[in-house]
Amino acid sequence: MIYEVIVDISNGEVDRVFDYSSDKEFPVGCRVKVPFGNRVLEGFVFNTKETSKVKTKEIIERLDDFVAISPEMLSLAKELNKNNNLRIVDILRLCIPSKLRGGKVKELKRGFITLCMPAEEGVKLIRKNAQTQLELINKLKSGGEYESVLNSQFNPSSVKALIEKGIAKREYIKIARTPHKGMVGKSKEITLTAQQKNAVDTIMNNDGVFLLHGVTGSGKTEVYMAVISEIIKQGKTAIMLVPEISLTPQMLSVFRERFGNRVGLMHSALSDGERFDEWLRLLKGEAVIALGARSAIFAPLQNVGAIIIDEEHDTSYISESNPRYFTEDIAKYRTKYNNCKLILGSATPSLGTYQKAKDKEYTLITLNKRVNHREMPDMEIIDMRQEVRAGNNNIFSRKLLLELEHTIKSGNQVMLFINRRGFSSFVRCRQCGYIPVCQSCDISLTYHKDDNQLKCHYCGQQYYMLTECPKCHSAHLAKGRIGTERVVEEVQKLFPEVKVLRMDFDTTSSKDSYAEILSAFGRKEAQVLVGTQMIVKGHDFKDVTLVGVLDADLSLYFSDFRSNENTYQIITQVAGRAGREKKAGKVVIQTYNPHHYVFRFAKNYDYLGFFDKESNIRETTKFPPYSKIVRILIRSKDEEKALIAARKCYNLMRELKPEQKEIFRVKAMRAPLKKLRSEYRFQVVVWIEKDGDNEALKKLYEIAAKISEKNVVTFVEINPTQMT
DNA sequence: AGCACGCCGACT
DNA sequence: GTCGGCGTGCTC
Repeated sequence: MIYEVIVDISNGEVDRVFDYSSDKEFPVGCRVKVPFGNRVLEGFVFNTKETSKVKTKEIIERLDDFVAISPEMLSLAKELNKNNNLRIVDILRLCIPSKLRGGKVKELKRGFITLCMPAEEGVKLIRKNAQTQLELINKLKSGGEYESVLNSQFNPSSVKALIEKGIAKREYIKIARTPHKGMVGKSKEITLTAQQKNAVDTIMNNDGVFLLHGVTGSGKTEVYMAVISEIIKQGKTAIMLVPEISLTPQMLSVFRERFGNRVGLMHSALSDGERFDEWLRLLKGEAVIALGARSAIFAPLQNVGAIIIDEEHDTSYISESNPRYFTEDIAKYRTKYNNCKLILGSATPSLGTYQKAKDKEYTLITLNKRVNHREMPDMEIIDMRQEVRAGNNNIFSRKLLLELEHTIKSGNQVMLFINRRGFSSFVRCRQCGYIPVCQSCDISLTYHKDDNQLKCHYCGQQYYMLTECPKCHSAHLAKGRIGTERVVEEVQKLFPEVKVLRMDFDTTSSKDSYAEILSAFGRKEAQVLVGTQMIVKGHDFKDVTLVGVLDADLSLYFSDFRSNENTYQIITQVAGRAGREKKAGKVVIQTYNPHHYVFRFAKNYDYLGFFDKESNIRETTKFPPYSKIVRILIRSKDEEKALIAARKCYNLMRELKPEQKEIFRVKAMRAPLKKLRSEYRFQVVVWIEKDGDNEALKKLYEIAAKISEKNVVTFVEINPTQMT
């Protein structure tokens, strides 16, 4: 028998099947060891056939006693390779835990390390400066520990050193660990509200894609769990996706309490060993619910009955690094393959999703009542231009200051949110709030310091830097932004006795410090939490009664066609942090642009109003979802080469235009970051009609591949989020 | 991705 | 004379 094998090397040149022979039987999808050139590699059996046109080598051996990749995921890999230009092997790698690769795990056995002599004896045998080994011995004094745990807490080489010196020994124990197993409890059935029950019925009695549009606090999670409950009663499985940041211990415990060990966790915070165990439980059907972030869409489940994507609009569902995929696309593929249900849930759905619901492509289910009957917190929009005019140059408006004082005195907690993201800077008139935008795209212009110009990142149009505001003729043009440190300082100055916590990318370099800061705030160790984007999601603090957004309009000015949409989502989400349980909340939004429709609709929690307005604008300006924007990035250390390639690419795209009618606009320019890591960068941006099939896109990939040559790299991106 | 083959500069 | 630089070409 001839086996077509994908070798485990991520390189475009070898991302295809290689023929191997064997007289043994290997199931399609299993992992094998094969000779390749003069080395031995791991690979995936992709297909079988009778004969081969080339001379073949023999498969050495089979690697696991299970089949790692299901036929479903094999065909998904094929599909993504064909349509999205992704490498087959990159997709297959996403389907298995990393621990499996490199022959690290061959059996379901865990190495268990124990000391084989008294600790004092052992200490004598190690070098004096071997600090890690000393700590290891001390740790092991109180009993053995799994090798994987020790490896992650200390380091693998120190563990190995102890074994080699004969101080400790390794035994293999056959056991699968369940993370958070303490949380397994009795399944509490909660009585659903009429709206929730109706939502569950609609989902269970229909097929296809559902949009569950539910306001914050409307109990979407209960609906998800009720649906999953029904699905597993039918003997099927379910995939539950949440944004990376919402996968908190609270979230896990809710699912564990309800479904016990039928939940398999797929989460980046798990150790490699834990991840492998959970994966295997899902593969073997011991766990039937995969709960996790983005990558859990690749869960090794069969007979999937429902896929749920919570907070559907969240950007963490779009992968930013190498295999760049859209989780929703993969969810749709699996939904179709399994003929099951796909539920998209959000309080602020993305425009494209809501449009599809309006067009009856998705079934729309609305939850507009909050479970606790509490009103959404009162939101107040503060005009910061008025503050400037009134002589208040403080970062806090007079109103926010008043509310701060009031809240701090009452002993409740405050969250101050700085709406900062990315590095691009824009220009704003301090007097009237005017922001320069591109004449043809209506996107905020980005200020480029090096040539003192304003540029549009979508069409490349350049403008002279303004010397005065064209509206009010003030020369008060600001390019600056405020940072978290400034805010903390300011609060400290005003309320010296109050404890303040700060959370941003600087303070949360490690994964743990993020959770640490939040839990400290939860324990009320500080009364004020100042932070960026990351304080917005998921966490409920029952004593937070005031939320202040300091620079609400900032996110409006990112050079991104989604900036209005993102701002609406952020405002709505931040507002949801105030007054969660018994206490009423207050939200103060500070902006230089108080009459912008985003704030008008957000203030009234009027998603539909916002949707109509925003989608109208997208339609007239032809931005997604009313088109598809494809960006081809061309980079090279040789500026001349990059420029020539970019020109060639541009010309080929222009030539393609008459033949591919769905292409309606082609632009070429330097990339916003024109030089990065000593490479010169150019980009060609192509607009494609939204109804266009994949034909044009395929042609673009072909051209991009053709352009790339020695020392010139091309990279294609669809609807890029932040262009750099 | 690796690793071998292959053609030009400074060394025991 | 050779050891070794890393350019390019192949892997069933």
